[in-house]
Amino acid sequence: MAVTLRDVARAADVSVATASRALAGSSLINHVTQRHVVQVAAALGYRTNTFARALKTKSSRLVGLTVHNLDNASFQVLASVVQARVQAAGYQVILSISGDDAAQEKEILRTLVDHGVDGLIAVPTGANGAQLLAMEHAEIPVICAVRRVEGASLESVLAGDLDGAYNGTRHLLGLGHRRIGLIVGPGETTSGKERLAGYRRALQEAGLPIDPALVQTGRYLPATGVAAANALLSLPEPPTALFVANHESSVGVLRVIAERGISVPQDLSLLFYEDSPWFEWQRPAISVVDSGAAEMANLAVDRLMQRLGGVANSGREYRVGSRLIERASCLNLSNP
Amino acid sequence: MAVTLRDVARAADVSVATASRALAGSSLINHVTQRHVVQVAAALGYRTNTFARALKTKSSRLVGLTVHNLDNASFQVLASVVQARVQAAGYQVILSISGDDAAQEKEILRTLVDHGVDGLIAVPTGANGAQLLAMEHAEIPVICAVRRVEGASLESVLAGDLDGAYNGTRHLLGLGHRRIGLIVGPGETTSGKERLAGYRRALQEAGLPIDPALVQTGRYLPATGVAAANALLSLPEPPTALFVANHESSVGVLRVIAERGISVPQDLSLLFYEDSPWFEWQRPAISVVDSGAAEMANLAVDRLMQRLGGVANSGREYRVGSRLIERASCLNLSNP
DNA sequence: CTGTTAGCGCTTTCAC
DNA sequence: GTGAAAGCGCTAACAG
Repeated sequence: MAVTLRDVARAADVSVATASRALAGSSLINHVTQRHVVQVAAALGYRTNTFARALKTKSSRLVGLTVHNLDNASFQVLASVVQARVQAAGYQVILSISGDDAAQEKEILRTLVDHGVDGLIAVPTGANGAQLLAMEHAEIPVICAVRRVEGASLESVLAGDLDGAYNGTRHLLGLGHRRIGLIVGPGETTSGKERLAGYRRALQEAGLPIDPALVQTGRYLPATGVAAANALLSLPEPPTALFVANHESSVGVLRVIAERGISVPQDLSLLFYEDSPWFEWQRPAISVVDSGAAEMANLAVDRLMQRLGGVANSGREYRVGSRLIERASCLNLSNP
Repeated sequence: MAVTLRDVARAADVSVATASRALAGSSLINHVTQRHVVQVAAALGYRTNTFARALKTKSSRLVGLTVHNLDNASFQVLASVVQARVQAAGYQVILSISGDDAAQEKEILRTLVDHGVDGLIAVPTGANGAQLLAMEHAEIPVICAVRRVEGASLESVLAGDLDGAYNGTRHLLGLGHRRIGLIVGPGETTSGKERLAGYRRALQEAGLPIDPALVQTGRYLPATGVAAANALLSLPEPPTALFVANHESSVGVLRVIAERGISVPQDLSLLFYEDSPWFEWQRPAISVVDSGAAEMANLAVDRLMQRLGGVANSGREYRVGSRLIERASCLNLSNP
């Protein structure tokens, strides 16, 4: 059997309570006693029993993290960053993958609560707002990341998608492009909606008409990129630039371009969304609107730690600004 | 406060002990009572308190998972598969990222034990064998995945790297290639060592000399691919095929090829190692030796579940055979 | 500042 | 079959 607090107390010749206080770093304790107990505990190799503590305090030092998958670069970054930061703060993360499925998410949340997570960082499906709110009610802070839950007053850390798409489009516009193809996610998703809106706004501000044929909407899949790029490039008057604001479809777009023997940026300019190591290493290196996954992750952890420290739910939405990273895939039409 | 076993017992008009037995599905209990209790519990929305249970039983229904990072495709797959399977079996996974750092791993293992994980699937750094063995001693089954710990009798699920590299090289040989460049990981790593051995064996069996200039060793990084590919392609008599058995360096190789304007497979054949969605979508689609990350993950979970079910440590090493996936990046020199 | 004490909610002997 | 009761190891009043 492992060494318990009792053993430490006995060895240090104090009561269990004192030992507990010493180890917890309570303020009401003699410094000398404290040092002594800590020393004895270390010598004995004492490790506090997390179950007993949790049973008493209702705090597990566990933090839940749910993401849709680990294929998406942003979610990978989110998982890595959250794991590292949370661990550094003395917590552990329970990772769950929802598959963007509401039913699975429901079950996951339930289990996470069973395991007494102290807090949760979630990329929500959007369908389980009530349950998430119930967690908040049960004093378990919830921070939404990347996606938000409509109508629930949960703290959310989101990307600046509207501005990102707006700035990306303006970049292309500034380079002299007038026909800009957009490949974007479904209109039901926040990011799909916002990125489309950003694109439109930039075009409208430039006094350009919005040609519906230039906008391709589709699921977050490589195949979407294939279909969309083919459709766009087969247009009677094809675009001079493609703004691929649907990250998962990027790889499909790349394939179509290779298959058609199109050279970038001479024949076609390319601007992607959400950076990935692959984009930088591609030749030509691909310019992107970086949505700041690492920054979102960090901010989400910051918020969670605040909340864990007793700060009340602000119900507020935080936005991490996107950033344009110019590489070599966009041609300047103005001064060739 | 949540509803406890006591509440259920009271509502069902039985003792706490009976309620516990009913919910645990104990054999010595009246079927009728059992059904009744289960019903009442469900009606009350009872959820068993995992801390109290764990305090009593020493079992947390938590499984630890440590990987080096989440950038590597194999580790992503490992994490996804383990998470899904373990969850389906009624456990949760605590994810930890070691950064392939021995000190960090040490701390992680300690914390995982503190949290009372029932088992562990680890991609070990190789340096903490004693600690891992201590976990086994403490009845916590440990399954090593992808990497092994030298000299520790831990169950390990590994890739068939020697055979994989051997078969990959033979494939190229069969296509008529005689000068095959190899880009591989450091000789200190098991996979680096084994893949090199497989390459050599295939060459030797074919009665071909091993030209040291054709073998490029380096760390698992994109930059390795850049340096190695440049070195190989600048040779007076450059190779006709590149076998990139250092996954992380693949992207660097791709870049060099694009920069040099080399066309694949006409000018150069390409064979990569460890599949990634990117390889399939690349044009030409890249042939790979797939090391079977998903299969390793599944096997590791299978083994862990067995062990959790009481099966003793076999101390055995399991190998998942690699598989050659032919796509379009290797030219047949024999009948052009 | 320190010790005594009462549980947290559950499982599990041990009687009946 | 079922119930009573004894803790698992810890924290947090409450006294002193």
